[in-house]
Amino acid sequence: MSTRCPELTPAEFGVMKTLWHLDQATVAEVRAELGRRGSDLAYTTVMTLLGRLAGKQAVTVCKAREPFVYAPAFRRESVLRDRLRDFVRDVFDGQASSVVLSLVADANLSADELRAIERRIADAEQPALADSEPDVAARAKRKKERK
Amino acid sequence: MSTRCPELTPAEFGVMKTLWHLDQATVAEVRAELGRRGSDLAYTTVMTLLGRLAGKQAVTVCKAREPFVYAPAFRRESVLRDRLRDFVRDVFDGQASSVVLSLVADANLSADELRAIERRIADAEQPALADSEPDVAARAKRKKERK
DNA sequence: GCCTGCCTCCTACGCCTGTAGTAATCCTAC
DNA sequence: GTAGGATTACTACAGGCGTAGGAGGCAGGC
Repeated sequence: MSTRCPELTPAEFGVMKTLWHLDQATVAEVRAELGRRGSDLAYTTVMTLLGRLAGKQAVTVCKAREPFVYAPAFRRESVLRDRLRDFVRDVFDGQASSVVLSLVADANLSADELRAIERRIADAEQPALADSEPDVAARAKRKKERK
Repeated sequence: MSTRCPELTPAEFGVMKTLWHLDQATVAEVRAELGRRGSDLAYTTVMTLLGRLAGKQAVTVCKAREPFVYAPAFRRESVLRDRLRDFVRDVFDGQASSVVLSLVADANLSADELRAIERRIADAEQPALADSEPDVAARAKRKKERK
């Protein structure tokens, strides 16, 4: 079981995002992708950030031949999930429902997105009402095994 | 027309949270409340943080008589909303629906909370029943108004 | 063979942050 | 009226972070 991704500073996180996008990349490729995203940094700055990420084992480095190839050491989804958990704990005192309510009220979600959310909520409600509704089986079929 | 709350460091945000809880407070009161929350800081450290918050105008200081009384300059709800927006933009690339889906799947929300969320989604799907602006056109226009 | 250019390593530096000490001042109780 | 506790203002300092320069190595063109 891989340990949790270490804390990342904003600049480091930006580099991680490009690595997730590119899957793996050299310094120059990361730098180019960052530039495309509107963040122009010196070559050596990108090196420093990748070096720091490697130092905290957030990325792996393949030094088989130069230029080195960097790759993320953690899956994007799990890092995002951890950061979301921390955010909810630190800023919203763990009140996840407040976050959801605020997002639904504030963000512009498409009808499709809203329906997807409703389905997910229906799934989440299943365990609670497991033994009442007769059409439980039908809804349970939609349920993807999670966690 | 209050401007947006300035950026707050984690330690500053902790102080803001106690101020929202206490409504207004002296240094000693903030320090005691922080201690109750498991953060024991020297009196002067709390002073420094409150001074910095005052410097960036996140709190107001009443110097009418000593000890000074500090009060938040921004409503908790709006600060939390802004921070949530930033978080969704920076970490989730603006995909609010991903955040909601992740939260619903990951957090343990009570049945009551789930139902409250469903109601809110129903509101979002039926703009005419929205609580604040009954004007349908205004709701449709909110898309542009993002900054 | 040497120049040019990409690449890595090491070093740096100024700012921000968390944490706190010291000095000066003021109120109050003895 | 003086000692002592409370309170504020000023100063400090170490570590983290964003950003980057310079030295030196290797590889290919001329």
